[in-house]
Amino acid sequence: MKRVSIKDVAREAGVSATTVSYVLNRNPGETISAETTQRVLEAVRRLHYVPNLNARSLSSRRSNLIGVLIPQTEPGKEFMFSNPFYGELLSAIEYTARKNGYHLLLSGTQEDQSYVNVAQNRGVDGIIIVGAYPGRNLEELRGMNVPIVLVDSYVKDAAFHTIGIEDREGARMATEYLIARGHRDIAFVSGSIREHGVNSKRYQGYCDALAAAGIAPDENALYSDTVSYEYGVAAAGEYVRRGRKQTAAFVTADVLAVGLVKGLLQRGLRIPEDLSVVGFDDVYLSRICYPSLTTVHQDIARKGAEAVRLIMEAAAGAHERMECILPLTLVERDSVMERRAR
Amino acid sequence: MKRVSIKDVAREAGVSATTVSYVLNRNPGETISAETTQRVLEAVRRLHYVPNLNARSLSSRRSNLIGVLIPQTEPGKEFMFSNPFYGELLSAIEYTARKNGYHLLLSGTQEDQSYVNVAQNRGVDGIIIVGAYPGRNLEELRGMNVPIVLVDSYVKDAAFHTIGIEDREGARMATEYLIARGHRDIAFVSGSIREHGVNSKRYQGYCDALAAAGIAPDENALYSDTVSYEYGVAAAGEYVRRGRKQTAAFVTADVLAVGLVKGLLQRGLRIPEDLSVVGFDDVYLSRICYPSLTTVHQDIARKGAEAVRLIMEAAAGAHERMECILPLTLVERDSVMERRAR
DNA sequence: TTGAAAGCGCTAACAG
DNA sequence: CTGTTAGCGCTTTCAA
Repeated sequence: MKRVSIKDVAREAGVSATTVSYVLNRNPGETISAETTQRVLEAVRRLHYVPNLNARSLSSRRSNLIGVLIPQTEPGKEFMFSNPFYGELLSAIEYTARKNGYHLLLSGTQEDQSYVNVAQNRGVDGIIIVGAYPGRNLEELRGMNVPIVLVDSYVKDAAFHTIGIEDREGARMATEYLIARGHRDIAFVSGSIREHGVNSKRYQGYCDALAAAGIAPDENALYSDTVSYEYGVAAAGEYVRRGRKQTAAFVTADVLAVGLVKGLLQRGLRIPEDLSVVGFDDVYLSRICYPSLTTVHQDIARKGAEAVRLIMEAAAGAHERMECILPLTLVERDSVMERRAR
Repeated sequence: MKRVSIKDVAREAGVSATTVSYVLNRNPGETISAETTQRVLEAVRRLHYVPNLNARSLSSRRSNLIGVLIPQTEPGKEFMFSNPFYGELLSAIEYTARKNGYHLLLSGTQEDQSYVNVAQNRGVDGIIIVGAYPGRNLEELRGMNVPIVLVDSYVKDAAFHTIGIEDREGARMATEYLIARGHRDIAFVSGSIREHGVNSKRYQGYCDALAAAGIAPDENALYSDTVSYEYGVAAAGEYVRRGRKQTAAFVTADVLAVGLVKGLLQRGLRIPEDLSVVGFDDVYLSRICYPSLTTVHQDIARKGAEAVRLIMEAAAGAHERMECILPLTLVERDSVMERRAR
């Protein structure tokens, strides 16, 4: 079964391959007679012709492909979706891309793996990278001449467009919310706090709120390891071990928060009676879990859509660096309560 | 900034492009002198040469690309990840593919959209389709000469390899488990029950177990709509409205089960005291939720890995139809209890 | 052991 | 309005 090519269509329609190409791509300015168009379209249909996008990409230097890189958060961990946030984001990206005629080339990446190849290899029109830290890999990308969008990264580099959220402000908001409800000992639970990472911003926001209320940050209220349900559970143990000094916790990811809650529940504590918890992301999960999570909401669907939009705009010629910061809101659910004596 | 091509490398190394290609692909049988190999490799490094896989695919008819299609479960719903199962599966597929030198072309699909184009377009080496129903779209695929793996589909067609689980048996197991704990009025909660769909198999398994225990299936114990958290919540309302006749429920997806539990909790009922619940899939979520879900476990990571393996084997020449049925086990957690009078 | 030449399927000037 | 001519970057006979 031979694949039917543009030539076959041309022959069938009695025109040249070029004409077929023109009809199919309909560039503004080019003008093909209605009658020829008709004939070509019919031939296409009759032959079930489907253009080979690889070939097109080869000669036209555009592939309608967007590369999406989701870094392996945990080295050694196989799965990128230990945090549902990635799934939801990817979902949004895919949807928007498809609606705009793009396909997605998906790849996880180990930390040690070059980002470039994946992309260069296939001649993608743009790359969306989620949660990148500065480093050698990003350095390599700098030289490439495809638009690159960094999602949730504080790498400031003229070579990259970015899209993020008001991390610091969101964290401040959450912490302030807790303070307003009478809490003064507030835990900060997060993944690793790396420079230029979102967590360090969120930690700042947390400190901002404490400072505004005249509360000194307490080393002992810090719980930081990896963003995972498991660590959440572990943090619960740690919390108990450290003597349960805090009456509330600001947790920088919903998965983590859910783990924490679960760990506490397993130890016979009650939420929010024994510990008020505010999460971050407003992932699907935070509505699902019990008790449902009061959390900092971000518009994940929009984030994905904007990422794709940025790529498209950049590909269309806009060449100044673009930055897009999405707002955050706090959604109240069932995991926080007014502080009272214990 | 011009992309460096194989010719540049050839020039740099003082050999022909052919030789470079040989060195890079190292086909068994071909033999290039160690010295030349050395020179070429060095040139590659110096020039940061990255092969263009599109071009390679064009001339060699293999792309190292696997297309993954995840159907839009709900028409109109944008996101494919309303069920975390898809995310986990995709994750497993991506990981295995990457380890074997393949990239993933990801696409959601509306029901009305042709599956073929997406794939044909890019000359993928194989296609993995999750949860396909028989229909026109599959018909179209039949003609293609790339290996196709259907995941969780009961379409029996010599043209497709399949990978699935013992749906009927799993459902029987779950229901039997409930019966063994004294339950006789057992609800069946699922997405739409379509012919040749997994849910119809699971319904059969459910009936098998009832029959074995001499229990007549009850129309009134059937809750069926869409696989989503939301419908789970809705089903809880419906359950109450219908008079809470059942003391247990077998739910064909964990997300659904979690929704059901949540809906019940919101209405002041207790799990498992008021209703025992068994889920299906053993998605991450089922450990996370409260109470954690007793559920039918399937090895999602393995499922993804097998799907990729099937593609690779088929691409390597194995041409008889392959089928892979994965076993199921029941994991006991906290959502089921012995029946007692109410 | 290596290279020349043809061609994969398509698009992009440039003519006509 | 349409066709001719060159490639895009790579692999693949076939010769040398």
